[in-house]
Amino acid sequence: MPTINDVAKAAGVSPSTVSYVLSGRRPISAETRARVQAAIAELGFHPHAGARALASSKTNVIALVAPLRVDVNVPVIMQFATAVVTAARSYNHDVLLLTKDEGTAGLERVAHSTMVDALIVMDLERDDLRIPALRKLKQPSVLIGLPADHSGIACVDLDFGAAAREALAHLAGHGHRRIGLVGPSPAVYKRQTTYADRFLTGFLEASAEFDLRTVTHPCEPGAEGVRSCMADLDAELDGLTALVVHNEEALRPLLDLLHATGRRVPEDISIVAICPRDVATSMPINLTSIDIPAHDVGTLAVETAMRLLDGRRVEYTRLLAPSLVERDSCREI
Amino acid sequence: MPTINDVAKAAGVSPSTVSYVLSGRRPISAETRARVQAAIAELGFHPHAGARALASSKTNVIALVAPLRVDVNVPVIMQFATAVVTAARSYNHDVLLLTKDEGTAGLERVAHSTMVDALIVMDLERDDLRIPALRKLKQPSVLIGLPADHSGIACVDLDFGAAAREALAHLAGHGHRRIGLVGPSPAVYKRQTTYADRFLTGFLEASAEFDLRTVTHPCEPGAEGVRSCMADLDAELDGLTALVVHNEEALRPLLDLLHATGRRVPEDISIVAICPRDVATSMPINLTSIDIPAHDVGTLAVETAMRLLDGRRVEYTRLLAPSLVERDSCREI
DNA sequence: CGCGATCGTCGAAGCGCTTCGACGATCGGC
DNA sequence: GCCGATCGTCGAAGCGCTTCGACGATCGCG
Repeated sequence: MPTINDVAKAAGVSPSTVSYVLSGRRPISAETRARVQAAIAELGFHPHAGARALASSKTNVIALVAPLRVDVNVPVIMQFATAVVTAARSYNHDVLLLTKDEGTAGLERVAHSTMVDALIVMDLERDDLRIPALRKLKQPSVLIGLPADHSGIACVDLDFGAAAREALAHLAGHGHRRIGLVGPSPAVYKRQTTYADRFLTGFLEASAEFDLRTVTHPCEPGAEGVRSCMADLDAELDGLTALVVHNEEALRPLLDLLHATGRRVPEDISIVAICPRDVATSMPINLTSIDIPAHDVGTLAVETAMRLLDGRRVEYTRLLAPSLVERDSCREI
Repeated sequence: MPTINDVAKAAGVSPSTVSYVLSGRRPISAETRARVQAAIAELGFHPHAGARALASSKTNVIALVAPLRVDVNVPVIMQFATAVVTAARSYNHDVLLLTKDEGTAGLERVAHSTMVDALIVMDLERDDLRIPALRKLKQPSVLIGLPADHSGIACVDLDFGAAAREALAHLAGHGHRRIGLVGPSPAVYKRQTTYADRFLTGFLEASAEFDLRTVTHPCEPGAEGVRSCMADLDAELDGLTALVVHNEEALRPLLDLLHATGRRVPEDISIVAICPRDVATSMPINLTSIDIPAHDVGTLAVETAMRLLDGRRVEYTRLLAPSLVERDSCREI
């Protein structure tokens, strides 16, 4: 592996000049620059990342902390990760992947040992222990989610409250007045994952605003969970004409159940789902849905991190507006 | 951030002694070690990763190149990634996540700039352009998959040939003689992803060995793809009593189709699926399946990389034996 | 009891890069 | 035609760590 000294010799300049050609931090004459670049190309020189990090205190790496349990929400997480990696590359950064399992220790490890310039953390809980830890780090962090006390930390997410409102607005606009919410699994509520609460709150507020009769229930995974959730909803409010489903895993068994019990979608019951587009369109019936804009959120998270890194101003709380796409699962009544 | 010098002063020793305490590469007396460790703890010292990498030419980071397109096979990829990150951590390594999209350039970038000690590459194609590039790197690599010319590169994967044989052996053992293969989508074959071929070859060989009448067909995604695949299979061989399904996405619509056309599973038609366990058990009927042992493969890939890194011998081709789990989708005829 | 081996520690060199201050050369303004 | 800026380049220091050779002290063995 050639070093910057080799390049310097080959080009007949000093190492610092090579460095300035690379970084552009000082003016270099066109001829010198050309000679240096030729030498770089010829020798196949690549700066040593560690040496660079040591000298400049920049790693050009950001950490992504993802919930790598293998159960729920896998496609959404994957979309976030893809967006983050792609966006990071576009800013000439790489991504170090950490699991949520490592908890606080993992964050501190990579931050204290100066492996990363910034951290992006997903799947926050309401009173996430990692927040105080993040505050103490010298590296900036960006959260995907909106925990309770996020003062001073940048947060990016879908506006789940507005999403709930929009779902109900759509259904109310189609004449529905009795609506059930099939919520995330109780495990999600128990973890206090923040989006569940925000959605629920938005749902209840919008119910009042639009003067709707609504009923809400978490929904365990699997066919049995869906069955009992529907039974609960029906028991607590009869004459349901629409469902809002905020639970990807439940969608499929829910549709099966409705089909099996002779409730046609949308003739007998309308559905608005909150899920990624491709999930909505891979069901037996194309679902009217509010997209979880994982790509936009991930990209925005990286952009925010980059702004933070070069000291530019950022909005500390960015909630992306939801957008509902009409498909075939809602009808006018 | 305290440095190793600060620790050395606090403990009243030289920096090199601190380093030896940390690395254990030279004997240090118990008292000295204790004093150094106390100083480390008190100051909250964490070695600077860049400095370490520079001095030792080891980064303790491995690259994971994953296909981060958002379409197929997402859960399996996630399982691989999870296994790799977890296993890497257990060897005190971190994981840098690269997308397949970056291709050869991405590999070379991280390798030449000494960001990683080794690379793990998934989703290999038959004549993958990345193979020659990997050969030129000074860092070792481990492939998850089995491309055509993999001489001198470590490969780890499920033995898909054996998996096909096992699926057919199971069905033949239950008296089935007319069997169809619902294969991966044509896109997978076109990309020449290696597992598709290996499975198909194993399938055909085992057909002959067990003297079966079999017919095979790729299967486009979606309900329509499944319909036309089944139509083709039925047309080419009537009296099918069993299906082998090597296509996760197709499973669900396939079961729907069979149900809709009045073919009961397993009464009228038996099924063996090749898919992750949780997919097999989240269908309306629990499927007899051969697991894709993503966790084992990922872990083994990391272990192999670690052996390579410290110069130990490795088996260059490790194909994991498939294991079939009987559930409710096959019956004796 | 003497001598080589081992133990425990230190000092210094160096890993490959960035960056700061310095310095000659060129430039524009008066 | 002189002076202060600006341009383009260099040299050296230093980032924080590992590792090699050296060296006194201790040990085991004959």
